[in-house]
Amino acid sequence: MRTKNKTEGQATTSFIEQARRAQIIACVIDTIAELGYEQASLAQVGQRAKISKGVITYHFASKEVLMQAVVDEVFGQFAAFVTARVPDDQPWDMLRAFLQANADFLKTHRKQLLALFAISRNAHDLTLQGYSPELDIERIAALLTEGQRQGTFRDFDARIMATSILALRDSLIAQSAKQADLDIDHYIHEIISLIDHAIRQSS
Amino acid sequence: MRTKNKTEGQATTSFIEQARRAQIIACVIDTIAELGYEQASLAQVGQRAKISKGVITYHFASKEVLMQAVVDEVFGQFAAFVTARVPDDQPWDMLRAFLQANADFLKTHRKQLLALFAISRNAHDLTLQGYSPELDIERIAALLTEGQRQGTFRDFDARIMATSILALRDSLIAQSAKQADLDIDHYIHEIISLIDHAIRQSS
Amino acid sequence: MRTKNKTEGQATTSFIEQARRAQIIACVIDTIAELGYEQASLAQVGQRAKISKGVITYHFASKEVLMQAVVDEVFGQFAAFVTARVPDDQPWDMLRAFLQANADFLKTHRKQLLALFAISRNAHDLTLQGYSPELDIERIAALLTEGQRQGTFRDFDARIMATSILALRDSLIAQSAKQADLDIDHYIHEIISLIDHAIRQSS
Amino acid sequence: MRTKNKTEGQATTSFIEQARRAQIIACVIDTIAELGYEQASLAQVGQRAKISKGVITYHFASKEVLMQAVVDEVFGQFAAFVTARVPDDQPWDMLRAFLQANADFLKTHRKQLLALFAISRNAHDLTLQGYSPELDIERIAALLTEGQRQGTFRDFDARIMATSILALRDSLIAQSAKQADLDIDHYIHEIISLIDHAIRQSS
DNA sequence: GATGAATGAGATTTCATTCAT
DNA sequence: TATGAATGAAATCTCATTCAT
Repeated sequence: MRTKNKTEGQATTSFIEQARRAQIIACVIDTIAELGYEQASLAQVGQRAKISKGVITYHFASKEVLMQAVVDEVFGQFAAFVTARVPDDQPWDMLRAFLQANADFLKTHRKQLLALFAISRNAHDLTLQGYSPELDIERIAALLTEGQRQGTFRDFDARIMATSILALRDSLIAQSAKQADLDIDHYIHEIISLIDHAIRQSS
Repeated sequence: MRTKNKTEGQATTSFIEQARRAQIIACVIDTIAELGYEQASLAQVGQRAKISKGVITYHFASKEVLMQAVVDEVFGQFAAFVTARVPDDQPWDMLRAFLQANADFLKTHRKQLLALFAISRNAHDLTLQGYSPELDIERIAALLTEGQRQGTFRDFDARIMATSILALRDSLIAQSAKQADLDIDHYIHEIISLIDHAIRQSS
Repeated sequence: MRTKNKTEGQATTSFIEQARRAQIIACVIDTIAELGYEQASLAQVGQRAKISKGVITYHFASKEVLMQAVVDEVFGQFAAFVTARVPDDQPWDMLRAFLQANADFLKTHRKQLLALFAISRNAHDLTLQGYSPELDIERIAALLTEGQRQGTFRDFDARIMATSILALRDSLIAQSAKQADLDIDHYIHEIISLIDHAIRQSS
Repeated sequence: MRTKNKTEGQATTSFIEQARRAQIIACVIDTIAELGYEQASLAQVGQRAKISKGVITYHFASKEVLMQAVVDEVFGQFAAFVTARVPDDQPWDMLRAFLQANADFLKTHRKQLLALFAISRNAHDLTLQGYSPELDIERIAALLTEGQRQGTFRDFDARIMATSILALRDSLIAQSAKQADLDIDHYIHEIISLIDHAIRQSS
């Protein structure tokens, strides 16, 4: 089986292999977006991909490995996109850029984010290497602490505030899941304003 | 079968019946808290209650009915507790009391709230009579609008703010799920402060 | 348990006992007529009788025994009714009277006959003491043979003809099951005419 | 899953697939013939086929689909056989040929017919596409009416007579079920004679 | 006599996974 | 590489039956 040999250091991943993996991952995303995590069985995924269930098991050692691959793929894109949009700037500008980048990614990658969140919610035991909300929290908290040091932000518990900011970001994604035609720009504008008022040092 | 006769309006539910139902509901809560919603099969619940699977089916016509009963039970307690703690007062005082009441309930009913949220997340098709996040959103939004009318709160989209406030409340519960020894009082104090700054009219 | 003691020769079957048994048997008949044999579970029967399942098991040692009791009851009435209507007369007159009596009983005991046939079709292993199509076949065959001896009936295989006559009787009952407003008198008239032509010696 | 892809119009059903389906259908027929419809569980069928229950579900989406497949298979053969034996001739010749063809098929396909009748009796909710006793009744009734028009047959209710003829055919099958060594040729000869006398215009 | 409660076997179905080709 | 085929565990639900009160 391919996925087992890979660990033996065979560097050359064939083109077909990569294409199949990408196709399967895309179908997992579609299936979760349409049916939800619980209904996303390998049979359903295979049906959408018009391939047999066996192919999936061939390319991914187990369902857990497959879900991990989806998380890696989506979170990789997500993180790269957001990182590219956050300049090395003043804390508040970086934070605002971070939030706006999240919203912009959501506009073009709604299905992917829904899948990412669905998997991370349901697959408790999944190690979910790479995708760790914890990391985000620490980065945001560092920004907040820096802003406090500069006197731009008021006094608060930076970790809780970071967690809260991410919770608000998540709630935007959750709302988008429920309501396909949500006005994302308006929503993120309100959230940025909310956070702005919540953290800035009142003069 | 008990659950079928009940619809005939037999008001007297026997003591044993009530005890068993309560026991089973408690075991569902424990099981979800320990294993998550997906792993909470009737077999697992029965094992925890040290009863056979059949007993559960005897007292609850189906798994859906059982989950609804758990929701009814927990949400009933939750709503009653919170309602009792929210005085008919100024918008901000009511909002603060609402948030504090949520935190206080969480302190004594952590498992119950985890189960409530897990069920409402996963059981899409469940009608979930009674428990509707939408209702909460509308009540909070009404409070916010009233505060804006009085000039106490600044200008913002009341529905988005309400959704955000509940998202922050939910994030406290989610954090509590991850970290059993979370300092809830500190957390809710920070969230209340966050919201206070986010909505009040700056003089 | 009552039903076990009965074999010990306790002649006095209490009034309550008899009433309960009759009530339960009536409910079995109703349930089979409404839902069919397969759906006629003890729970369904109990629900119709507004008694608990336990009562049924109390009065009838097993489901098989219960079904036997229904068969005994219905077939007893059926046989008594038909026997009373068949005079000791010429073969053809007796045969015609037999068929008409069957139709007359069907008119007033449709549900009972449906239940009787449903049980005898489905309960293969049931011994069905008392109710034996075989007996009917022999009686009819004897009539036919007598008619042949007298020269009234033509030459045919009396057993097959008897079986066929009963099959036609049964098909009337089956039609009545499918079509509640069947014109039974017209139907039996046609069948009697059919049989008349089929068996009589053409002059 | 095979049975789901089939709807996509994949005309090529693999050899193994066909063989398995045929094997399973044959085992259903055997099981019903031996144990009756009610006892014919998937477990019993699988046991006879020496395959696991899962294999059945793999090839047939549900038990209902499986039973429909059995009906299609058996009724298809049955209808084709009978149709081929009924020439376009005078009503009485056609009717006689129809009855004889039924008997001939029964001689070589006893188990199959028992299964067909058992399924159609018990599976009420099954749509049972294709196999409709009603259709047979209408065809026979049309023959009878034509014979009446020609003056070959006497005056009678054609629908009731058609129903009766089919009831006699069914009673032959039922007798064959009870008595494995039944002399089918003798039986059908008697039934044909019976019907002949019952319907022909006496000169 | 009566009943609520409990049980456990068995039915259908879904699904991740394995395997031979 | 790919796939159809098979498997078996587990899940929900039904039901006849047993039992303590």
